[in-house]
Amino acid sequence: MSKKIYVHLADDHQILIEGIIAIINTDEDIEIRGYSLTGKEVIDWFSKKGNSADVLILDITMPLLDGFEVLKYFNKNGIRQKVIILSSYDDIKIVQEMLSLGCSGYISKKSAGEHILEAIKAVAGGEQYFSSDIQKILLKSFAGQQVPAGAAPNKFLTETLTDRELDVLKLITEQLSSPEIADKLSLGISTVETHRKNLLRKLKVKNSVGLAMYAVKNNIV
Amino acid sequence: MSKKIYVHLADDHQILIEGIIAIINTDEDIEIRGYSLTGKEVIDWFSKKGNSADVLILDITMPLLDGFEVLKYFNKNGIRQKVIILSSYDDIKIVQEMLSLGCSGYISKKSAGEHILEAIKAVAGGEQYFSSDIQKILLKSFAGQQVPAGAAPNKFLTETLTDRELDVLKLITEQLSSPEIADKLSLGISTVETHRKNLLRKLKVKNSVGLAMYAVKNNIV
DNA sequence: ATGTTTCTCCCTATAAATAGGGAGTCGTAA
DNA sequence: TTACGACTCCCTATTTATAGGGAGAAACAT
Repeated sequence: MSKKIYVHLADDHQILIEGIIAIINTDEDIEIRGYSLTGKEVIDWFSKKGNSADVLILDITMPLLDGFEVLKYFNKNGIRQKVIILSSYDDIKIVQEMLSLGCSGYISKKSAGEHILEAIKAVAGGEQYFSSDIQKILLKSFAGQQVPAGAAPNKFLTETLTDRELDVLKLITEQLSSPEIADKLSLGISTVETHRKNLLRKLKVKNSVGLAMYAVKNNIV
Repeated sequence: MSKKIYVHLADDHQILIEGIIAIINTDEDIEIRGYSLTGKEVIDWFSKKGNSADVLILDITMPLLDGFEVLKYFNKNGIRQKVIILSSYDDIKIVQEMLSLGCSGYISKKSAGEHILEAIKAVAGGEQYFSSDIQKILLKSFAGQQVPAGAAPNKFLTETLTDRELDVLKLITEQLSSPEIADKLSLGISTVETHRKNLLRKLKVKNSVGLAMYAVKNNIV
């Protein structure tokens, strides 16, 4: 009856891939069109002529390139791909960042399998889909944003990190000191310390340990 | 032909559970006997009269009680349950800790689904099973342990942390400084710094960030 | 063209962390 | 009883990190 929906899967856990394939195969309207185990594979697959999918189901944690980078790549290259994030992270910052990068859905790995099918159909039909736990988080974040009347907060995200800040943050998690980071990135020590200060402020943490914890929780490392 | 192997699954990601069920259902020799979404459910299930399984497939990251705690509970109560750890962690310290807690197998979520079936059969037959990437890690750790002839290293784990050191480590991950930790634990600052020094030495990390990363990876926080 | 962000670097100062060392108490296990 | 580990605290010294501030150059968008 309805046209088939083509799906591409991306997750570094092959067991999960196989499981989702098994779940999707129970639905006649949806068909798998390949899968990828790393972010780089995703980009390679979509770059190859003839390869396409109505919906990409994308994990965040992946080697080589993570989910963030994949979406950034799509945006940078003008690729309008419908993407559902499938993640175990329910951090509001991550969900918001993914939304700002243009994903059409976000479902938690805690969800039941049928929700994947629902999500695929909704997103393929041009709607958005969020699993119930993600919906709660989003609602809570909106509720918490009780802005004083008159203010005009037009940014959806909390402050985003710049590329350079991410470079520094990654090296911090590798236990490098500021002088060492400066050396590695060929920067002045002052510059690295400036990035550190901005990271502390943006992420609202107290010290380098807080930065590391943030990086781990948000899978930047 | 052969007797059926009964399996219980434990993972907080329902999608993964459903996927593994689908994979296992392709094998006639293996049958699922229930699943759990938290560590507490696992313990409750095995405590209930009549419930048993030849093999428990156990995730590490779970709410309420994690995989470590489940194994500790089994050991404390004299329950000899064959357990296969199914985890996305490939940290040698975690693998070793799980082994020391008596698990019979350890497979990475990166593995292919057929390896789960192999693992279940091997472990049910009294053998051990490790997926190839875990095998590599174990071999490397053994190779690194080139102990001078004559030495008698009878501990399997790397140096263990004392209670006090764990107290300090936890507070470090909460972004407290040494003076703040000293205040919270009613200790002298010197004492806290001594614990810090010993932590850095024992865990072979460079700085507080390394301590935090260790704590996260090993589920201390 | 003008504003905004990013990236770069500098200054001053204080607080904290790291790196060595030593040393005393207390309990427990050999 | 003695030895060992855990826990406590102190000393000296150097290196990093944190906390303010400012400021110029380049890229980008409105």
